Amino acid sequence: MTVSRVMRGRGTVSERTKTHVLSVVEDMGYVQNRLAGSLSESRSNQIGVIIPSIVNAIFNQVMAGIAEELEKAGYNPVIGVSDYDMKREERLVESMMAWRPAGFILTDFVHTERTRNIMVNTGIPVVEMMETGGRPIDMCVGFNHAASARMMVKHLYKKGYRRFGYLGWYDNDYAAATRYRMIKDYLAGKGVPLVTPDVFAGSPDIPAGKIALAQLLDTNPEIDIVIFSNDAAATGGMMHCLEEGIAVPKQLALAGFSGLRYGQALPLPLTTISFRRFEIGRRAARAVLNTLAGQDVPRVTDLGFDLIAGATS
Amino acid sequence: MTVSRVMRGRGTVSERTKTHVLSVVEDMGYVQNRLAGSLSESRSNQIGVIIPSIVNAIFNQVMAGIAEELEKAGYNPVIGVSDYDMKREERLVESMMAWRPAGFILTDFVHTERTRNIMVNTGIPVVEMMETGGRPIDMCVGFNHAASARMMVKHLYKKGYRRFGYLGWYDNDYAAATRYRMIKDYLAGKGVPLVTPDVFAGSPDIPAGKIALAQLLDTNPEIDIVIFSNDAAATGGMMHCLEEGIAVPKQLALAGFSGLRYGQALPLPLTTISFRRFEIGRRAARAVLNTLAGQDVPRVTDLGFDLIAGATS
DNA sequence: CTGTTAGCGCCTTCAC
DNA sequence: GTGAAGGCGCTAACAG
Repeated sequence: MTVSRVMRGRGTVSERTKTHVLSVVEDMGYVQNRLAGSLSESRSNQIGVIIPSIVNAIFNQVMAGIAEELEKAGYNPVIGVSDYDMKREERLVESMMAWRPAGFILTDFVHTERTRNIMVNTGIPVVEMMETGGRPIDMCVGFNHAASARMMVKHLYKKGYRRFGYLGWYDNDYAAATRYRMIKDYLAGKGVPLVTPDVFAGSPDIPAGKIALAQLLDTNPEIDIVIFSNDAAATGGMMHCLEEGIAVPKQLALAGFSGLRYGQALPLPLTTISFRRFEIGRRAARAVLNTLAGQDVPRVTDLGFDLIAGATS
Repeated sequence: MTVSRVMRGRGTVSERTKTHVLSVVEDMGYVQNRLAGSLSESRSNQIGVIIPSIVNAIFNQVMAGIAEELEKAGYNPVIGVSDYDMKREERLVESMMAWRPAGFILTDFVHTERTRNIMVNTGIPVVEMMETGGRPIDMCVGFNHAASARMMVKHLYKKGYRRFGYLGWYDNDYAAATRYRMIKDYLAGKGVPLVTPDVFAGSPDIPAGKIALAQLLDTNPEIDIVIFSNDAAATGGMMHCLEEGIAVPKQLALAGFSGLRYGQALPLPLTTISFRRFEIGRRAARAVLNTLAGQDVPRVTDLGFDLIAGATS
């Protein structure tokens, strides 16, 4: 019991015993057993975090924000990767729940019924991050994807583009699907056609974008602007143009989404939507922590986005 | 006890009680408490994994390999990010140890004395991944960095390049530092100069590579080949050349390291060293799992590397 | 096939 | 300022 008090810096222990305890601890390489501690206190310092992809630069940066903020408060993230699969997410949530995390951070609003039930029943703080255009289980932090897509397509329409192509990877990426729908509807309202190949599987990375653009132009040479569902794919598109000598934006304009740094390091800075990836992570973490600390946290935290006009359109 | 048996599928329970238990479990949304389980069994199904960076694409892919393999065996990775800081790694190791993981996966061979002690004393399986050119605490999986750097510089030297530049980010990245040293020594042996600015801080990403190359050429216009410490930075270098109209490889040749897919999607495929990132993760995980299963695992697993000749040199 | 006992290592509570 | 008792939820081992 005295050791426990020393290790946690709680309660009163004489200076003499304290130093003695610490020296013995050092000598024998004793490390507290948090399994027993958490079991006894019936609470842990772990926060479950579920992201859809680990290879995606966006979620890396969001994760970095989460990790930083949790660490400051003495909490640890336990990370699960759902691969954009609701069923997989459910399994992850279940297995994480067995470790009695103090809170949860999920991505987007789309979950299985069971996942939702678990979250509601356990009553621990839950943040759904990235999207704000929906009803959160508990809290959400992010920005409005539909509004961002609308701003982009409106911007491009006003610049005079009328032959749109869209290259999207949003098989189970609901936020991306939302953005696509917004763009499609906006253009439909203007009577402007939008050429979209079937949704792509796999990761929307640079090589994928390069190949996809080549194929799209092969069958639809009339297109004068292509919107990609993210910056990585758009960068791949740019590579295709550089390789084939296609003049950007004169002959073909390009637009991405997410505002990654490397999109701005292209020979022409990419037209894109930028949002506060790192800050979303930090705020999501803080929302959980503040709730645990008994503070009132707003259900919705909208961090907004910016249109980067770029030079590729 | 009967419930425990049903939940774990161990021991013998009648079909009748089994279905009954399961239905009640479903009804009340019961989730096992692994804290208590692991405490009781005094072993857990968690494997501590420490990587130096989460934003780096290489470690993403290594992590993906680890996660895949662990999951198949019913184990979970608990991830810590050291930021290339030994002291931070030590703190992560300590706090992870408190959760009594069944095994550990670290990166590279450079750790604090205390980290090493903890690993040795607890006696759980430990894999150091990425590098094989050294003495592992327990086991290691990866490839020989020095040999890979030697192959690259030899290849470039034989192609006739004689005015070398090197742009490296290896502040605390010991594997990268090893590669740099190899290159420097090789060229020194040939009496060929190597221009290297001070080591850069920050991430070796695409924008960083672009800026660094611009600066290097500014002060050293005579250089005809630049080796970057990774593909991301080399890609940034390529961006600079595209933007400035520098003819690659005629006027300036470029080489990277790691063999990322997007380096091969550039207008000219990048000259680089490729290694089995995903496989390193899988094998590291399997080394831990096999050791836990009581099998004999070789101390060193060398997965090799390949020189990709590319078109940028 | 099912139940009982004891204990994993810690922390809360209460004595001293 | 320190220690003893009891319990967190589970499982190994044994009893029936």
